[in-house]
Order: sequence, then structure tokens, then C-alpha cells
Amino acid sequence: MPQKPSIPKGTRDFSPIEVAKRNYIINTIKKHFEVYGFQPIETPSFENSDTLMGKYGDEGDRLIFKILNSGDFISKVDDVTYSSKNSTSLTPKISEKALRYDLTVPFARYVVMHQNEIDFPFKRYQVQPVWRADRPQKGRFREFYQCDADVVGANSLLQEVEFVQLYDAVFTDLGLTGTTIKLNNRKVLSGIAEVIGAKHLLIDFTVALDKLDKIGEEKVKEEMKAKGISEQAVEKASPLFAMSGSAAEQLNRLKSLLETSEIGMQGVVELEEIVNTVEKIGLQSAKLQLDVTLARGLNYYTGAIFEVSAPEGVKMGSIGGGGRYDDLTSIFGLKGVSGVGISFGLDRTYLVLEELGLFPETLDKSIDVLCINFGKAESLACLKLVGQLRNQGIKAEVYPTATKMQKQMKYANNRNVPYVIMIGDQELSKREFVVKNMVNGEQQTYALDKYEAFVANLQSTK
RNA sequence: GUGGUUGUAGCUCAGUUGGUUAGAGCGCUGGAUUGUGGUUCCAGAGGUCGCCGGUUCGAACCCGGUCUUCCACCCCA
Repeated sequence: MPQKPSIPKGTRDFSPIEVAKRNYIINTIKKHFEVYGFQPIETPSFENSDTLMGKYGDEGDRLIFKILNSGDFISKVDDVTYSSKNSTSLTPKISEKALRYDLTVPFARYVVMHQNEIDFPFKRYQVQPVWRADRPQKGRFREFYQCDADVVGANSLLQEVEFVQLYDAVFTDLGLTGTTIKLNNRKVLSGIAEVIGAKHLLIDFTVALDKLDKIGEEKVKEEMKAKGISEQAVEKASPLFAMSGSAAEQLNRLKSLLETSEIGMQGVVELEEIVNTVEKIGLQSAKLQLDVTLARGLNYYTGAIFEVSAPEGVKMGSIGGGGRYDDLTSIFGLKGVSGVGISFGLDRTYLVLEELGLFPETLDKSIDVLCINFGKAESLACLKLVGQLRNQGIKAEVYPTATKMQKQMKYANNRNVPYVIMIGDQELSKREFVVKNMVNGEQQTYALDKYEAFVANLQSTK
């Protein structure tokens, strides 16, 4: 009895059309990465556990896929640990490697290991799969691709401005207009926490604040109080809940709120510079929006925080995110190297483009020309012609067997082939071939030694 | 990790209080049409009803477990 095959939860097969669409997105992103001067690197799909563990918080550690040691790993565990039935103490004894959880931490590791070969500032991009032992839901998988671009060794806020432009360039090129690039700064959040006297509860404070647009002001306040933030502190922070208006207005309000906080004011100055510079340069289709409630990835961001949301009306979480992390490489022993980067969520962008019907129609065309097979002598002529077409960069193939023409035509139709070439015995004796346009049904005859005329016609319609 | 939800033909889905041989549309195969697809007509093939167990004379249907799907939470791309 053969077993019924299946794939693990949260993973997917990609069929030709899906790969074509994914490649379309990836190639667009890569094109812009390169135009902006980023260079590609790749890192292993799995790292040593201690490279990853502890870098994403407790929640992150839980979501890291651990790889079991090879060999008779269980016999090497001491009896006390073994019988304790405690995963936290047992795991490091039986697992020394883990699947990559994101691309940023491996990149930091890469920078530290290769610091002597790197010319700073170093701009790298990386498009590889990452894995999370999460429970899947819409737009969330256990295996998915991240498309990251980061700069290390540059403190200038021009980098942040460049990333805003890069987001705008990619999404505009994909036809995804109306995206919103949300901008915040960790220093502003720190400043607020300081001013309201909840400095030690910064993470709890910001995690709650981040949910404002989702659960509303009252629930956010409830959550803050539940986390131990005092009533007065929450009250003091209430101007944040009504932050609206232009960036300039919001910045003014922040300035008065944060005047006693040095770090907070520093954040405001940074935000102001980024916003002003972007305003002067202008964006093609994205909106840049200040959002003081934006607080993702706080475990390592220290300055700017970015998040891109899909155009209004599309029910999807963020389709990109990033920020500045001044000290990321210091966990691996390299201090004083600042980094800033962004990530594109491939899978979510795919879902959004699909929902809005923004994929180019040409993507599901696998070949340009199919030759009908009428028999041995005829297919030989086809093969020769197809070879000449292929040399011109035309995707062409000969149907492999001389089955009924109806079947071959149907195959061409199902594969969305725009042109079908026929060389039967009549054509063969006259040294010519017939081209059928599958869209309008028109047929045209060319001499076999004048195939360039067909190529020229084909290329002029592209 | 918590709570809920889904699973029937290749695909999308019906299936009555638990009762004989589980249906439809699309797709597929053959024919109408021996050198012309996408339209039409005719015929046909295709099912361990997710899996394991239980209740029952009898289970696609009820119960338990398990896997999977999707959704919400936690968190996050």
C-alpha cells in the first residue's frame, strides 16, 4: 500500500505559474537593490544554535526550529538532565544547530566574521528562505522568503532616506501604488517611556502601544496597566493616542511632550530630518507617514523603525519592515558598527498583488512557439526550425509525438502558447511553414529559409 | 503555546433524522471532426468520504483521538 504523501504544516509546493510570479517579484526587488548599490551575499540555511538563541527574545527562541544532533545523541545526555523532562535544559544537549530565523542576525554574524575583508560602509542584500515554528495563518508560513537590504558602517540618516526611496521604487515598479511607509524612532519611544516614568517597562509599553489601531485606545490602556504601568503614566502618555495631522504637527506635539528627555528629543530630530529630506526629494507612489505607535522588532532596533502597509482596502498585515540597529554586531564582539536595513515580505506581497490582479499577464506564457508534430520527416524540419528560433532567443519546442493534431492543438491552447507552427507534408514539399496565431486564429505562411521574417514579426508584437 | 474552524472525484463544492449502488459543475479520456485549439453535442473513466479507533443491525453523517486547512490571540514578514 503506497503511503499518501503530504508536506509539513505551513510549507508549500510552488507550481510553474507560482514560481513565475514569485520570480517576477524577486527579480524586481533584486533589480532595485542592485541599482541602489547593494551586493548579494548568501549564508547557510542553518546556524549554530548559540548564534541565534537569545537574539529574538523568549518568544523568538520558542519559534526557532532546532536541528537534532546526529548520531547517538541521546546517550550523551547526563541522567539528571535526561530525567528532568525539562526542554530548556535538555534542548542544548541534543541540538547544536538551528534553522535560520531571519536574515539580519546571520548577516551580523557574517559581518563580524568577515570584517577584515569588508569595505565599510557595506551594502548587502540577501534573498533566502527563513523558518519559524509558528502556527500558520493568512500570509504566515513556517517556511518563507525574506528579501533584505542592509547597510553597515554608516551613521548618516541619508541611509534611512535611501531606504524609503527604495521601498517606493520597488512597490511602484510592481504596480502596487498607494502603499504607506510608516516611520518611527526607537529613541522617541524610549523618551516617552522616560517622560512618563515607565523606562523599565519600555518593551511592554511599546508592544501595547503598537496595538492602538487594532484594539483601540481603551484596550491599549488596559493592557498597559495590566503590565504594571501606573495610572498616571498612562494618562501622561495619552497625547499619543490622538496623534494625527501632518508630520510637522506631530513632531511639534512630540517636541513639547519630550522636552525633558534628551534621548526623546534626539529621536525627534532624526525623524524630522528624514521626513524633511524625503519631502524635498519626493516619492513616486508611496506615502511616508509618521506613526509613533509603530513598535516592531524592538529587540534590536535602536533608531528608525519602518513598516510598509498595503494599500487601503487590502486586508493584509505589513508587507515590509526594517530599521536601524546601532549595536547588532556587538553581540558577536564587533562594537561601533551601525546598521540599518529593510525587508520585503515576498509571500505577503504576492498575496496582495494576486488580490489586486497586478501580475503581468505574460507571466503564465511558458513558450512562444509550439511546433505540431506530423511525423518523422516533418518533425525533423521542425526541429531544425526550432533550433534557429531558439538561437534568436525565442522559446520554442516541438511536440514530442505525432499524435492527433486536435490533441496537440489543445495542448498548445492549455499552455497558453501564442503561436503554433505547422509543417506537414504539403509544407515540407514546398519548403515552407505555417504559423497560426492562437489569439485571433489567423494563419500566415513563410518560406523555411526566410524564418527571420517570422522572427521579426514576432518581436515587433512584443 | 491558547481558543475556534475545515477535510467528500484532479479542482470547486452538494449530500435530508444514521438506511440499499455517495452526486453536480469544471477538468480529463474517447467520439461527432483522418491537417486545426479556445464554442457546441454525445459517451466514458475517475472515490480507502483525511487517518485511527468507538457507538450501532447499519456511519460520509454520532462520539473520542490524531493529522491537515483557515481564523483569532501571543508574536511576527
